Order: sequence, then C-alpha cells, then structure tokens
Amino acid sequence: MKNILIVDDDINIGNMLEELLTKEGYQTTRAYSGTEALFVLSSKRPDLILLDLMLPGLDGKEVLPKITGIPVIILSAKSSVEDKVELLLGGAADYVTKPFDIKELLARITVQLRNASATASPSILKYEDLLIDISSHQVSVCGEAARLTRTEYAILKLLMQNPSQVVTKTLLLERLSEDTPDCMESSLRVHISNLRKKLRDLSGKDYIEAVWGIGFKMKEE
Amino acid sequence: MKNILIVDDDINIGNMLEELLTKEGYQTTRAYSGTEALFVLSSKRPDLILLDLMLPGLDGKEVLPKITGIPVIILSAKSSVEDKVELLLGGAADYVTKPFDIKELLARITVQLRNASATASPSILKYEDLLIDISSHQVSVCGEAARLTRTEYAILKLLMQNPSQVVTKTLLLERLSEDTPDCMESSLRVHISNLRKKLRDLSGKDYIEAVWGIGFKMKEE
DNA sequence: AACAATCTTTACATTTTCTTTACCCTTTTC
DNA sequence: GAAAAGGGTAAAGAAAATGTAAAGATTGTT
Repeated sequence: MKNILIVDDDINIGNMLEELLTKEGYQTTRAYSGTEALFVLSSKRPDLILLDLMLPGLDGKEVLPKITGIPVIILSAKSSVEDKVELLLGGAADYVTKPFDIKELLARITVQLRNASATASPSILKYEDLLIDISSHQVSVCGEAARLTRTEYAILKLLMQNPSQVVTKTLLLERLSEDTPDCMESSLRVHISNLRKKLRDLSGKDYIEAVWGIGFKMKEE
Repeated sequence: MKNILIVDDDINIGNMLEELLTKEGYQTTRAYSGTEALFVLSSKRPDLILLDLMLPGLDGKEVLPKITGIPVIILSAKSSVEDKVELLLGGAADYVTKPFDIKELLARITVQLRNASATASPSILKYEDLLIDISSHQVSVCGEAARLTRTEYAILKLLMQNPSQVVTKTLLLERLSEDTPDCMESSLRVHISNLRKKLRDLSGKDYIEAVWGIGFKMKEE
C-alpha cells in the first residue's frame, strides 16, 4: 500500500486530503510545517509528498531541495508562473494550484506513483556475499559488518547499483565530488585500493575489476 | 542533444513551439496528424512528445496508447477535468492547457526529460553475433563477453554505428586521436588486427572488411 | 589543543595497452 | 608480369594506467 505524506498547515485542506486519499486506498501521514516534514522524513520514506508552499517556519521552497528520491507535488495558492518554474526546475515533480479539482489531483498522483515505481531502486543491494542496506547505510561481507568510510561506501554502492556494468572514472569522480569538492583520479585509486583491502580481509575475494582506460565494475563470478 | 516531436495541426502554434524549443537547444521534429506522428515514431525515437488533442484523422486520445516508453505532454484547448483525468491515467506524463505560458511549458518539459534520463534505457548496437551495450561499455560475441581495449572498442563501435558504410581511415584516426593524440596509420592497422583476432577467437568469423585505399567496413553476411 | 578518522598527495612497482618496426602477403598499376 | 602501394600480423620497446604503501593535510570530536 502506497504511503503519501501531506504537508499543509491548513487543517481543513489537510483533513480533506487525508479523507480523500484514504478512501482511494492510500496510507497517509501528516506534517504541519516544513521542519516537521523533514523530521518525518528522517525516519520514514513515503512514496509521494504533497507539499504546500506557504508553511509556518521553514518554507516549502526551502524544504523541497532537502527531499531526494521521492516525487513531490506542490500544492499552492500561488499561481504565478515564476513560482511554478522555480519549483519545477528545483526538483518538484508537478505543480497544482489551489483550488484544485480532486479528480485531477488524484490522476496526477497516480502518474507520479506510476513513474516512481518504474524508477524504484531497491533498498537492499546484493552481490554474491556483499550486502548493502541503503536505508541504514550498512555493509556486510559474508555476514560480517564492514566498516567503510563515506567515500568507500559511495563507491561500492555505485558499483553495486550497476552490476555487470562499467562505471566510468568520470562518473565516479563526479558523484564523489558531491561530498568532497575536489577529488583527483589518484585519490580515487587509493580509495578503491582501500575498499578492496577491507572487502578482501573479510571475504578473501576481490570483487572489483578495473576496466583499463574506462573505469571499474563488479567482477563476474 | 534532446529531440522533441511536436504533434499539432495548427501551423502557427507548431511554428512557435519549434522556434522556441530550437532556441532552447532542443532538436525538433514535426507531425501534423495522428497518423503522421505514428509514422514518424516507426523510424525515430524522440526523447519527448508534445501532443495536441484535436488532430485531423486519428485523434490524440487514440494516438496516446500507441506510444510507449516516451513521455508525452498533452497540449490541449480542452480544459475539462474529465479529459485531463482520462489522458493522465491513460499514460500521459503531463497535461498543459492552451493557452499555456511558455516558461511553464519549458519547465514541465525539463521535468519530463529529467525523469526520463533517470530511467535511461540501454542503447545496444547489434550486428549478427556482435552486441555492444554502449551504456555499460560491454561487448559480447556469440554470447560471450569480449575483453577489448579502449581503442579496439572505439573502432568496433564506430564500424557498427555505420554498418554497410565504409569508415575512412582518416575518420578512424581522427576519432582515435581524441583519446591518444598521435596515432599513425600503421598503428591503426595493428589495432584492427588485434581486434579481428579477439573477435575471431570467440566467433571463428572475420567481421571486418578492408576497402582498399579508403578504410574499413563491417562485412556483409 | 590534542586526538582520531578520513581524505589527499606522493612515490614507486606492476600491469596493460599503444606504437613502432620489420617482414610477408595481396591488390593495383603500368 | 614486375614494380609499387596497400594491407595483415608478430614481436619488442615505449607509454600510459593501475595497485599499494606511506606520509602529509583536512576534518570533526572530545
């Protein structure tokens, strides 16, 4: 059953939405401010978020960029094109102006959930004896927990998300520099070396294969 | 560069969209009826489709279900909720009513292209028993993976992208020198020889044919 | 401020790939 | 048919990319 987070300080609209969505067979969660929404998200991962723009405290515009991986439909009384453009380009999946038609909203929710399930990424990655639990950020090798640094974790995750695929050095560097701004190729080599060593110490195997001139990939068994 | 198919029988709106999208850096293709749209799609795969509803002959509603795998934004003068719901649930990615704001449309196009690139489908080149998966940088010959060097991969890819065409030595050298600055013709010959050998070891066949004085091409079967 | 964990740089060994060279074969040209 | 030019392959040396250890720089924590 799909779970939808409703973020709106207006009790009436919130209740109406909750009742409507429940009747349609969705589970709902409520939040009444931006900060509360983020708090909820720190422990839960709903399938979709309905986000009002005018919120007490943290504004909807400020909340949006902090949400990743979950489609957000903006619900707003503001119908200015500038707002729409800003939020759509800022990561919103759709923008519906109040007052909205209930059936249209339901249809747009369906569209987003349809998209999301097509893109859905599993929360547990498995590759032979390697396991990554994305949500808890944990890695286990042959049943034992591995202590990886943030960078090592990011590298392994990227490789395991595309098994049997070559992950280019360029892509790796790009992703890693989201956390740490500058990362030379020499540095990447060292991280991979360290990662290999940790995995080897726990399993005896080498899971990572270099593809000369291109990048790295998980070894075929 | 992203390609957008504009399906609209209204020349003025179509021209306006084409000009606008071109200015934004998109490639555009035009179709003026539903049947023409489907005809275009039988040979081309644009990244996104802007579909008008009221079309001569085959209606937009009838065209939509025949489109799969490409996001469709409906552009329509009809603003009735029934239409919106029907089309959104019927597979449309978004629904924009005419008259629309240009900036909003561009933002919604960006959103759809953003979604689509996340779901990126593998692009595969095929030639008899040879397969290249461009996205994962893999080559398989008769089902078995081939270990090609960067240069060998580049040569094979170039040949397979233009099958039945002769790829000139000049062009090959030009492309190869993107990676490695200096590459003489003698060197190219050796690369092709090595490539042939690897393919031959896996398949028993020789796929590459020399065209005297000009360059190389894939052998006709 | 001292400490620990992590990341980056440096340096060098190792491995793979690329280019050159040499020699032989095939096709074209006269 | 002989000379010239184009193409195929093997082998060796040159160049480039990778693997790893160790030292220096950065960051965050107590």
